[in-house]
Amino acid sequence: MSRSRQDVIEVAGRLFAERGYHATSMRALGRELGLLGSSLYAHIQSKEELLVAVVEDGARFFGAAAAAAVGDTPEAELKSLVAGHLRVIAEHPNQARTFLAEARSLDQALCDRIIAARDHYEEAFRTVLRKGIADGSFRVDLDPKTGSIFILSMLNAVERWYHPDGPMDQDALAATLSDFALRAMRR
Amino acid sequence: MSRSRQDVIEVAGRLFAERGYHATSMRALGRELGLLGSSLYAHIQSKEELLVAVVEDGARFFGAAAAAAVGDTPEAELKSLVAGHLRVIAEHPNQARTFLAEARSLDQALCDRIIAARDHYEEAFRTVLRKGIADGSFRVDLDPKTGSIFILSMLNAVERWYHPDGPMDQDALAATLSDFALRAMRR
DNA sequence: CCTACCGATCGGTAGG
DNA sequence: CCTACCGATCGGTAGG
Repeated sequence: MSRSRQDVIEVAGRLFAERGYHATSMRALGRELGLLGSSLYAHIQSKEELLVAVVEDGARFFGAAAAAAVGDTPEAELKSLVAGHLRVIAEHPNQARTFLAEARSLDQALCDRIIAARDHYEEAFRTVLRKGIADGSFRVDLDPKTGSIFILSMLNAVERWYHPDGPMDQDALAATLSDFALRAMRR
Repeated sequence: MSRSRQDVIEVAGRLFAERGYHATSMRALGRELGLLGSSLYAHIQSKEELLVAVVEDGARFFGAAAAAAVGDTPEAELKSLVAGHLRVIAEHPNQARTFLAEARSLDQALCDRIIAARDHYEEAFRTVLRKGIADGSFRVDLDPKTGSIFILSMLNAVERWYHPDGPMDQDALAATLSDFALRAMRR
């Protein structure tokens, strides 16, 4: 049963998300794929390369979600951003979680790039808050930077408590969270 | 320069918070204290015992903060809970961060106890939200469980972005965050 | 992708 | 608290 590089990255993402990067050994990763730890090096050059691949997948998914967000009004656009974020978490939980939690396990230069990617993503939220302040729909006395951090804090925590098979489906969560944020932002 | 058990736990908390439990070796911890890794075992029995001690400190600090929160109204009590949480983060950042982030590095039984402690803390937030719903100050259409998760998500993320020497001091952050939460909760 | 390793490092111990 | 270790495991390599 031959494995592709993509298979390796996929399973690595799952283990990094479940146990963390440092707690995942190459032998454990190999076992999960039905091969030896040393055999993984036919597909990759180093363990860190795996983390980079998973984290960059996460960065791409969030980046694409931000770029795809649309709305006629700042309120609608913020709702779209929130829904997009939750979709990434639902569809790519391992990459999302690793992107959000394991950057510090990368060396300085790579870690900086991830932080830059997260900042770029956060900028989409800041921008929509700024638009809402400018057009009078959002209040003036909360700066967009702080507001976007609050909203992203709630979004980023979702993967730690939310179970899609619970009482709230994904759309209901998106609506509840957007509503919470919008009530706090409206003037 | 002799070191006490408390010194060891203190510095371990700092390294666990900075690098994570698995990324902290006993030799690195010893170096930080001016001794060899093996010498640490004069003060402790195992590495995991250190994590338990740090995490339990965190649990105690948050538990005490919840117990100390007071307020004439649900609004005031929620503000007090928020301020207390931020005080714990400010005064005991390493224990707070390790308590919030490194529970999964503990074995099952200990991890369960930490999750129970976190749930007990969260219960203080659920209770005040329930009181506010009961007395008509908070809205009925957001259940206390979800509301408390949203508020705690914002609080728990604080240590990842907030710098007390920045433009917002601790009281300003408490006021801003409480205000955000209360606007979202009021009916 | 396996066999057979490598040096480094891990948490931890015995004895002083 | 150090010296001198232990077995286990780590990420990784050479050669097939």
